[in-house]
Amino acid sequence: MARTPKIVEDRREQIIDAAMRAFAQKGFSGATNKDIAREAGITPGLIYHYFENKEALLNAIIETRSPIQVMREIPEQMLEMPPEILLPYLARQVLTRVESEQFVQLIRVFLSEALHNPEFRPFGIGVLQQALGFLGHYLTAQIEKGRLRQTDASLVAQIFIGAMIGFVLRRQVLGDPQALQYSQEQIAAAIVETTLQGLLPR
Amino acid sequence: MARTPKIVEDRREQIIDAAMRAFAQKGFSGATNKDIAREAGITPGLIYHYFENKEALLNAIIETRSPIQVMREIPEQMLEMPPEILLPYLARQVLTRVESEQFVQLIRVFLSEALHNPEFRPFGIGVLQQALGFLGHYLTAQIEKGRLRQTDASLVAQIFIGAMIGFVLRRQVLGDPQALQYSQEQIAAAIVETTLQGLLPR
Amino acid sequence: MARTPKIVEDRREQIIDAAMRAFAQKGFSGATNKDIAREAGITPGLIYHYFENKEALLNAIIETRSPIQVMREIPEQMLEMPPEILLPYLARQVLTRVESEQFVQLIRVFLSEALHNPEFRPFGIGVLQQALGFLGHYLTAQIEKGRLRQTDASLVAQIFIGAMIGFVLRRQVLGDPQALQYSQEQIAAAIVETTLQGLLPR
Amino acid sequence: MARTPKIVEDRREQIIDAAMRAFAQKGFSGATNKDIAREAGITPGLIYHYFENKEALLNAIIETRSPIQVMREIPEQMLEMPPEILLPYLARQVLTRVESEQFVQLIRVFLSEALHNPEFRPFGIGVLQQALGFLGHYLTAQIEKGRLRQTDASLVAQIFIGAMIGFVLRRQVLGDPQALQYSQEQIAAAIVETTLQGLLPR
DNA sequence: GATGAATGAGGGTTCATTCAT
DNA sequence: CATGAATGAACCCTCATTCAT
Repeated sequence: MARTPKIVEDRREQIIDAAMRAFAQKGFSGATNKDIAREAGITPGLIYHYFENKEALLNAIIETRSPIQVMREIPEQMLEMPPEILLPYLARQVLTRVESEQFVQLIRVFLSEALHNPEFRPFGIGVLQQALGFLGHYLTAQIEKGRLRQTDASLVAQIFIGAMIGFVLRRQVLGDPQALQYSQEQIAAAIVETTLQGLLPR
Repeated sequence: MARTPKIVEDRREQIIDAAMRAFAQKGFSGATNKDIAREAGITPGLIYHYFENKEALLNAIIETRSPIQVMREIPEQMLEMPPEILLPYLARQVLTRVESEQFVQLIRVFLSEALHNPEFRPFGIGVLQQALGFLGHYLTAQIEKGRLRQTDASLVAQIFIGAMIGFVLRRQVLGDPQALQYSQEQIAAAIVETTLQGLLPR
Repeated sequence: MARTPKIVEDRREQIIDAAMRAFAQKGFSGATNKDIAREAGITPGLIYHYFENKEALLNAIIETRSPIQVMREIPEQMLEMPPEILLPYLARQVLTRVESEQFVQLIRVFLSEALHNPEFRPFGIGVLQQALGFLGHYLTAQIEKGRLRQTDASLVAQIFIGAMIGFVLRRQVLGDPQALQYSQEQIAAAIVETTLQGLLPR
Repeated sequence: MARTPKIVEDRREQIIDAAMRAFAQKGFSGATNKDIAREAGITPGLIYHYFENKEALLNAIIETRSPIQVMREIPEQMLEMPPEILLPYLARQVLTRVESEQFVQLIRVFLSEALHNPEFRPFGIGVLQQALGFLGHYLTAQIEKGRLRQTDASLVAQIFIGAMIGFVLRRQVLGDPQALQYSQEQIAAAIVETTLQGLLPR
């Protein structure tokens, strides 16, 4: 009746978004086509006009909604900036991006599937690899510049990103209040400070 | 017919274990009662003699298989030990425990459900809280002793545990080769060193 | 867009032909409107401009493609010809006609439907009746002329046509290699010879 | 409520029979699982306890209901009997068998499927081959004995069986009144007489 | 005329759950 | 206790049909 809520620019995108919401909420097998259709404001049959089946819809989500660049828009010259400046900035950037509604939905959908279907894992690995690669590269450069101690840059990058994963997981998946009490800035700052300064007194 | 079930001491436990394996592999909705029964070496109907329904079985897993103590068997006097000694030991202990087959199965089952059902989240939060509480307590004591810098012990504990979460997730859920290339010892050592020494040159 | 359909003289006919091909191949319920549309080089919606529904399309096939005359173009004077001459000629004529691609398609569509829907049967009965009537008429005349034994002309006609049905069914429906090894001429000749001479030695 | 109409000796057989009736009446794709279940007095879900899917049910029909021997129970010594005696007997035997309710159902199911699915055709070809082989064998023997003219025994067998196919098809599939007016004895007698004596006057 | 997006009814199939044995 | 046949609700998917463009 009260149809056409917003000009149907692209049904396909609309269905993908609806499916992402439905899958994020109930999981792939938990969400029914009716759920998706309701979410998209269409009838279930129409889904099959645009997608071969439910699984194709899941693939479409992973393929079209996965971030091509987790750490994009980072100007070249930033690589020259000292870690005390760049790392907090990066951490905040990434946290903001990763904790956006879209990304969190994607995490839920992805994680849920990756847990039981190895086929999807490469996507997650790839996204992490990108971030790790960039950070490792930067850290290596800074170590060479003498601005950082001689350490295994790759391992440090993994610890840095790992700490963020821990927070995001606890905040966005578990809803852990202890993790939610901090702002993204506080978390970014704490991670940077801890990894930069270390815990031992100087 | 004349089977000789390995001393059916407790059918209930046997079913729970079977369900944990099945859920870990296929997810709660993906695993059928037939799967569980096959895994347990019984017939589907029998499940309902011990559990009201499939969901009760899931609850039983979470409730009976969740670790009461993540960091148990740690003698009181350890709190006195310096972080350079205790932290690596703790990290290794936890990693070994968490990456055991049983625990990984539990993680998969729990994570999969927690993603879509807030009801389960407290269990995960609780387990983490325990670890975080213990570590925070220790760090606070060490800070007071002057063995560690003045920092927010709780935040540091979250970063420390978070880094471990990152590794475990990437290793046991994503199967990320970059994370799998290290031994538990290496990971524990790297996390401890990074957080203790910091990255900045002294 | 700028297609040049081979002079769409009659879309209706074009669709009927397409439907006949589709039904012959997949059966009435097996063939979808999309199949038919593809076969006709149009879109499914257009079918409904020419036919009320799928069933009407089936009826149109049976009604417009059924042969009005199975044994047409047979000059009156042929009735005077002796059976040794006329019967082989007739048999060849009918076989050629019946085993044409169009007719075989029609057989498949018709048979498939007649099996489950008595409504269609009269068409098949009618076509057979025509052939049987003509043949019986001829045989009766020849019997009266003393060129054939005194027998039940109608029954003999049924046996004669029946033998042909047997071959056509085995060749065109079953694809029986044993039946396919013969040429139409051989089959016609064999049927005529057997029915004319009989098997008993003279 | 008023269940257990007749002791469920073998559910599987019962379902196959129900499916055969349903498929014979409405065709494989035309008959729904509900139809089959109703016919069998069970619920649709139970079908899948005994058969993997609808197609497996169809295969089961063809495989378990196909006649192993169309012309069985024919004593060896019969091969010695003269054609005037044996052929009418055989023809009646076969007609009786083939026009039994069960066999007619099988024909309908088989024909309907064989029309659109080459996979099934070997079954029909095989059954025919058997009959043709037996008859050809017998005719050859009789020709050698000098009881029959020198002719192609195989072709004659095909004509003989073909004539019967024609009648059965017209009677049991088309319901042609002209074919139904005869008794099986009359048909058998007519076919035998025509093929034995021939039409030409002696 | 022609398109193809959209609907909705229904079909095949799965599976948690029940229960007679 | 234990089995597994049986049920029924719901799910994914297909497709004839409609209709705005």
